[in-house]
Amino acid sequence: MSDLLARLNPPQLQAVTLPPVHALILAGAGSGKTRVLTTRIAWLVSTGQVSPHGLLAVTFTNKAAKEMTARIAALVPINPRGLWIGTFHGLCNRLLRAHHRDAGLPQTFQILDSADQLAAVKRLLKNLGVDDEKYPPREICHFINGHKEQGIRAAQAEAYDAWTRRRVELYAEYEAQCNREGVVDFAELLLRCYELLSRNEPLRRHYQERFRYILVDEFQDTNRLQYAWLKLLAAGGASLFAVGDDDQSIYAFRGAEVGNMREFERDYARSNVIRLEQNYRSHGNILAAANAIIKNNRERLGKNLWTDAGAGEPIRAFEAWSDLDEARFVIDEIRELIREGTGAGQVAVLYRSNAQSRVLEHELFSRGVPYRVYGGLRFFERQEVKHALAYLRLIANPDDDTAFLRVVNFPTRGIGARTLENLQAAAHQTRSSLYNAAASLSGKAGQAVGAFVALIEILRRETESLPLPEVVEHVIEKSGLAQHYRTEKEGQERLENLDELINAAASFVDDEGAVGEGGALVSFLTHASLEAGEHQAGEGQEAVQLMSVHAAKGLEFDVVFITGLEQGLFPHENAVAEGRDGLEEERRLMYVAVTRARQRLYLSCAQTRMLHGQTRYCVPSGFLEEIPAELLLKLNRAPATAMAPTAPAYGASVPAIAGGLRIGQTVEHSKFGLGVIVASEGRGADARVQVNFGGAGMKWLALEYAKLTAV
DNA sequence: TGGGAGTGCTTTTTT
DNA sequence: AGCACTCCCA
Repeated sequence: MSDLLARLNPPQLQAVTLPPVHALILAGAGSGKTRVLTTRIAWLVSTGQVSPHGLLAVTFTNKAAKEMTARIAALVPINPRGLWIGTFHGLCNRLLRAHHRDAGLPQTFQILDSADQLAAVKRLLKNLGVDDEKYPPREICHFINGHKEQGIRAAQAEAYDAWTRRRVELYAEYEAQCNREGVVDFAELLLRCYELLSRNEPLRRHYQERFRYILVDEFQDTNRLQYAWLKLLAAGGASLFAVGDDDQSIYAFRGAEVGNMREFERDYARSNVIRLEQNYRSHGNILAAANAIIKNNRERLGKNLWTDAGAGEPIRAFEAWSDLDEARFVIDEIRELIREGTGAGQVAVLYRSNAQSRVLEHELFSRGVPYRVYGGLRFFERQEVKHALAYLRLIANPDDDTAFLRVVNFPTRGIGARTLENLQAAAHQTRSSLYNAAASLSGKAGQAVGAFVALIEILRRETESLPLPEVVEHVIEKSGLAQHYRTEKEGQERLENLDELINAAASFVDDEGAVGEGGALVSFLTHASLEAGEHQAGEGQEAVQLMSVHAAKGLEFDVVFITGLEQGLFPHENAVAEGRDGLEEERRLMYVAVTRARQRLYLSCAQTRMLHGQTRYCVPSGFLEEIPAELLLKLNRAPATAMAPTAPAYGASVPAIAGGLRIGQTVEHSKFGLGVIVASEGRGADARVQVNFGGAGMKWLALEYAKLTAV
């Protein structure tokens, strides 16, 4: 036990050994956040203050949940299976499966991922004959999810204009459709679980009394509903222990509310706020740069990282002529580093947007440096995998219309759009699922659909008593999917992925062992929806790691390159156009990027860059100027100095348009608000500029008439 | 039914 | 530029 606490610093020790109170742990980057969480759990259990049964630990990603479980298991001899450690969605799913009747759900309810949800909304709009120009499916999804995340049902949604009234109606129709089909989207998992607990007093009391200690990781990423869910569970006197870093809040765009931290501090943890400010990751110069950047943000709880590791190397800054030149520089440096003995896996190249990876990949590939890119399509999102899962979903729940439509004619069975329209009309009339309505269809088309339904029935019967991996294999084969891909010329890789799906089922059975409510198949389908596959980088891969800054959160590398540090790109122009909050989120993103580096940090920008098929002239990011010059080592290559002997200031080569404006400049317009100049044509009085106003869109404006003020 | 041409969009992303 | 999506024709 003393071992457990031996290597903690004073604030860490204080946090770990807090009595059962509410507490907010402000954990800076690299300050041992996970360590504090896991050690606290281990300490609580090993000192007998709580049984593992009485703990609830919540994370955002499956990876974090797994890591936490593994680390706790290494600290105390308990069976990690008995611990309630998981993601918000995973835990809500668990509660809803256990109490599906009280929650008004079929035991085998299926989970829609974002793509499934979009498909479901598209289908709904089509069935209702809604104009999808005026009501774009994506926007409707966003509207629905936004309301659910605020805890608002269609019946309570406010609407002050016709457009929104219609959207609320569509939200209500969507709710009805999901209920009819027995499916639940991601936001619904949380909202349904919240409602279950708040309406069902005995159940709520049961869980409130059971969970004495509730611990939350990455608290800055919680949305309103998640926070409400936590408060509800903790309302019976449990201790709520929230760990987070407001400076690393980079997910406001998808509903995270940093304000939850301030609110939590005010309402719960006023006297128990602990700051973890000692950083064990980065050298001093890197931290100094990070601190200098983040201190420009106004909305902060306040925190200053320090280290006793020494200043380390200066931060290397490079201004390239073009994106290609930048890529060459990065790869030259990487080759040199590898030659000197740095492992390729210890080098990360970060960028603001995934499109930037292309040039870098090309250069890495042509110079034979091993690399791995994160951020592509994930395993369970591949079309062939989704098709196979759709067959499995129909076996588990025939009312799942999304799954039905996905594979009713794949592989092709001569069931055309016309037939499906008739089928949907029939289903709509009888308010039943497509599967049930299939019997009512007559004629040749009816036969084809009938054959499909018969196929599903046969598959269900044949797989009834098979172990899960064999179920998957059988379905892939007998559905015709395997045959279809065998004849397709690009099908080899898809076949391999289908084999991989069988393997995934096998290892799922091995890992999970215990079969949840509703049987192995339902558990596996849930797993597939909730855990779309490896997206974040793993340890120990001997390849240079390429990823967006967002994807790098939580990771660390010896050497980090932050590329594309240009106005309009990083900070991104859309964010800048949103105003101060947008810019502050970009700055937090920059802070996250910088704090990924242990020993060496490179910052680079390019003067020209291909973007959307056009060459753009770029101004270096304002974030570069926020770093004290004495921390920087400017690496300009020979041609640069030769052509500009007086050491050019950043951005000197970007042509000025007129009136001190240049591309990348943030401007304000009386009607459109804030925007960023992205292109120009003409000179002097004739000059026109293209400005991205974010929400107000992209506009061409004549400088002579438009009143633009440089900001 | 499937492919080819035309159109429009394009930040970040977990569950 | 590159990709996803739609539409139309053979």
